Amino acid sequence: MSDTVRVRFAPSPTGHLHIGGARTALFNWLFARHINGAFILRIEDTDTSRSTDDYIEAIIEGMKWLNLDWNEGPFRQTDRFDVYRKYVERLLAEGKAYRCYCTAEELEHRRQQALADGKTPKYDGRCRSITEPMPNKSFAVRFKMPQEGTTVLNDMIKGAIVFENNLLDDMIILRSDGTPTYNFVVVVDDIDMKITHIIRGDDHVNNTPKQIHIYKAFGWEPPQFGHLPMILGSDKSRLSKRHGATSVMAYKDMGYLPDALVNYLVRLGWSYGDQEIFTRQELINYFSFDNVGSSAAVFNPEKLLWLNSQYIMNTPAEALAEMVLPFVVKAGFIREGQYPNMQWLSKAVLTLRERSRTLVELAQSMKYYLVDEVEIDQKAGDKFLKPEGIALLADLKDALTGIEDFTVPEIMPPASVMPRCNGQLMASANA
RNA sequence: GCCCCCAUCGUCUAGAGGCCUAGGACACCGGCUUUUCAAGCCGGCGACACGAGUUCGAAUCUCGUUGGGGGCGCCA
Repeated sequence: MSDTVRVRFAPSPTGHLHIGGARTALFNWLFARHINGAFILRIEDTDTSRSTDDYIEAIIEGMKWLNLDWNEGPFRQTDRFDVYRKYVERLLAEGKAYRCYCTAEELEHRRQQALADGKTPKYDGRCRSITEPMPNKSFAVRFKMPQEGTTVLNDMIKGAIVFENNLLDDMIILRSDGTPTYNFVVVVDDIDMKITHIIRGDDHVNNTPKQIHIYKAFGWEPPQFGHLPMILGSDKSRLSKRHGATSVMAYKDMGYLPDALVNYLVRLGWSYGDQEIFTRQELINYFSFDNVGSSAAVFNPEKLLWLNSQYIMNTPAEALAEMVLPFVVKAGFIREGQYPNMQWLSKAVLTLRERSRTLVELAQSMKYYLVDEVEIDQKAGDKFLKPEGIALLADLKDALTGIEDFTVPEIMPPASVMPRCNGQLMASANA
């Protein structure tokens, strides 16, 4: 393993693993696997009021389903509060941070006021001048941001981005309840875990200069940054439930294969010439940030559906039979525990696989193999179930009764002696 | 309001100054094949946001405009 490259995926457990997060995780994972580095999973749960253990489980479940394995972790930031506190103390002692006695209400009021006045909301630094701790008063700790000069972010994807330091806020690094905030812990952890490349969403670009100053305050060398463009909904607004399912596991339930989702996601922002379908190994071999674009992408469920159908068609029937089984059970066509012979099921799958775009569709189409009563498609029935067609079917039934090994070679002889057109017969049989 | 980012078919994208009368994929529309449905094959529709530069030459470089996105929390 390379001892140089270490990347991480750091979701906050305030929701399920969603499409955007999954793509961020995927790019980190691909980069690590490509270069033989380490991929670390870290749970950013410093917002104790919104984080839940259930969501941590859900995120891990999503990662596992997508087959994105990690080398270290999952680490939880709530396990590391004492570490962060030490670093806060250090900044306080060195005069690089200060206690702020403004209340959350005051701050919120000022912020709204500034927004209403059309001004940039920014902390005015009024507590900077308080040098002696005020006893019996609760406080938050703020970081003293430099107010002059510029900060340059050399982004792996976006190139050089320059920020004016006087626009940077003295951000809170420790809340009045004693818990640290994101922009602070992310830096401490990334240093602590020796992260070399931070690959994350575009929405973090504006946080980066602030974080760079924290690195500098501690005398640490900032890692490389790469900011991935966002994934948008069909109306080009931020992807949300309005645009359909956003949770990764919802796609599992809808009968998508994890490899198909991965393949779809990777092509949102990354490309390799004209190639559309990749094996995992190809993805790992080919992946590079040189081929990552910098503009946002619209999530297109139709293309994902097409990719899924391609994956289903190319999955061996035996494997597909295993995959579809839970969906068949869920549809109620077979009972749990009363599983059919898997070899037989594979044969059934083989006949249906190329007309199914999802496992749900596949399971649905297997109904007539598994359930006694038969529903006839209206259109096909009208077309073929005419008296002569029915007569043919009756003949066929007689011919077929008694055949034990129901395979193509066994069926064809009796079927082909049927007078007139075979095609109509087959069509009738299908209907 | 301020800051940052982005800009090729409806969508995902190829394109690193001449290989571009702009290529591929999804979707859509035709045809072939299959007497169903699919799959497959062939074809069609369809884009360099706009305006100035730089250059012999620009989708590609620069600036501006417009449009879109993101950020401005004791959220992450």
